[in-house]
Amino acid sequence: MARTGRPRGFDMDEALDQAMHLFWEHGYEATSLSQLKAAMGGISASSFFAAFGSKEALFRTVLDRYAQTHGQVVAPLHDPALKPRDAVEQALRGSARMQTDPAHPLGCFVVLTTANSSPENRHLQTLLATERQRNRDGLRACVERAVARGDLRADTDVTGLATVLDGVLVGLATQARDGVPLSALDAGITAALGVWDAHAAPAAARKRKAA
Amino acid sequence: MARTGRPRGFDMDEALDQAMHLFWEHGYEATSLSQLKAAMGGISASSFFAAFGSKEALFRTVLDRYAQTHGQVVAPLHDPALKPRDAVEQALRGSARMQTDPAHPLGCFVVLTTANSSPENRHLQTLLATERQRNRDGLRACVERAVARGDLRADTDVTGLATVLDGVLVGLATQARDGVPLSALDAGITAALGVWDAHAAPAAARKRKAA
DNA sequence: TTGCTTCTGAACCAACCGATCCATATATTA
DNA sequence: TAATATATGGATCGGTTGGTTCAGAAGCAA
Repeated sequence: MARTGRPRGFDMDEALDQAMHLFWEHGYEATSLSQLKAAMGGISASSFFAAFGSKEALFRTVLDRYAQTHGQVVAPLHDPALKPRDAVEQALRGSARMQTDPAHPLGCFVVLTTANSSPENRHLQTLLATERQRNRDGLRACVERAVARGDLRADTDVTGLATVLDGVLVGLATQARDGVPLSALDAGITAALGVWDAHAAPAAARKRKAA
Repeated sequence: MARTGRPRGFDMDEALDQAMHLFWEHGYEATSLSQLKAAMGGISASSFFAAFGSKEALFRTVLDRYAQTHGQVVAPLHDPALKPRDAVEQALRGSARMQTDPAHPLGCFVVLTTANSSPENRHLQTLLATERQRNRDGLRACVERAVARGDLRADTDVTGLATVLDGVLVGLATQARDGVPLSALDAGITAALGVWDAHAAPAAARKRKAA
């Protein structure tokens, strides 16, 4: 079922990637239509409008794309098949590696693109805030699951542990953007996981729970 | 020596506070001159430029003001008279309390106001990045000093510990803005300080060092 | 070739951006 | 009162913003 009509004059995938990079680096509002058009193969305004609907619609498309690709680094948080500590470590290390990858702008799209915006774009701000809340909930769920499994002691401060891990996770965005090298971020993550291990239940308790 | 000439028709202090709140909440670029003028007592454009020089000059003035007031919460990091761990704890808890204070916008001015901006304002971005680096250096200095004093074990991973504390510190900005309550942030800080304590040297070693 | 679809370039819109100029108003100092 | 110094209101600058419309060219299937 080949599509009829004149084929698109630009590469859609590449255009979306370029748009993503612009939003990623400069944020939603600071990225102008002309920048987007220029970066997307120099397409015209009408092509832009026909293909994407509006600047905001493009942003939502790009956000989806990000979530399906780079954003997958936090997917382990929502995978109940993983051991909680492994899920957390994978999410943190994966985020650090992704956010310092020179192949694209530094830091995290979800944290940075609407960090500041005008009141008329509050709905976009809350859209990304919701996304961050998902990670926060995922981290907390991991900690709770670890306590339930007996991996962590029953008296573990769930809120405290989940909040540190979330702080480190969202902190990565600013640190990466500021040029903190991946090696330092990894060392920080190792230190943060030390908090987890400090609350680890003795093997005996874990066995007891498993039985 | 009273100043000659027609007196200002608006309260300078209050105007600067209002401008700070606008920048704080919406960021540098997303805050327009008309918003600023309206918030600063409905002053005219000429009054604005006569009093502050330009939007950017106003921003720098406001940034100084912030550093001298709210920003003082991180001053302990640079106070060698404090015990390193106390300095870190005071800075973290003070930041959390300040950033969740409903008397002004949530989060941290230094982290949020230029989180995203156009290329032509890169110098402002780097200005704030320098400020963040100061905190990063301060945290590292605290950790190094603690090792030198014998408070922390000699084999402590200085980079890892400093990075995790910095991550928590800059992470506060996003967490506070997302509405994470102060109680949770405080619990997170307690947990983060657990990393420090896990590297604490036994009292015997500390005494040996002091002798 | 005939339809049909989609893309393209150019022109256009009202609104807003930060910034500047000038004439006027209001205060202190001599 | 005269001289001086500063602040004010209002008009206005050129440029850019995001968003839209339209006539026509370009490609594909039948």
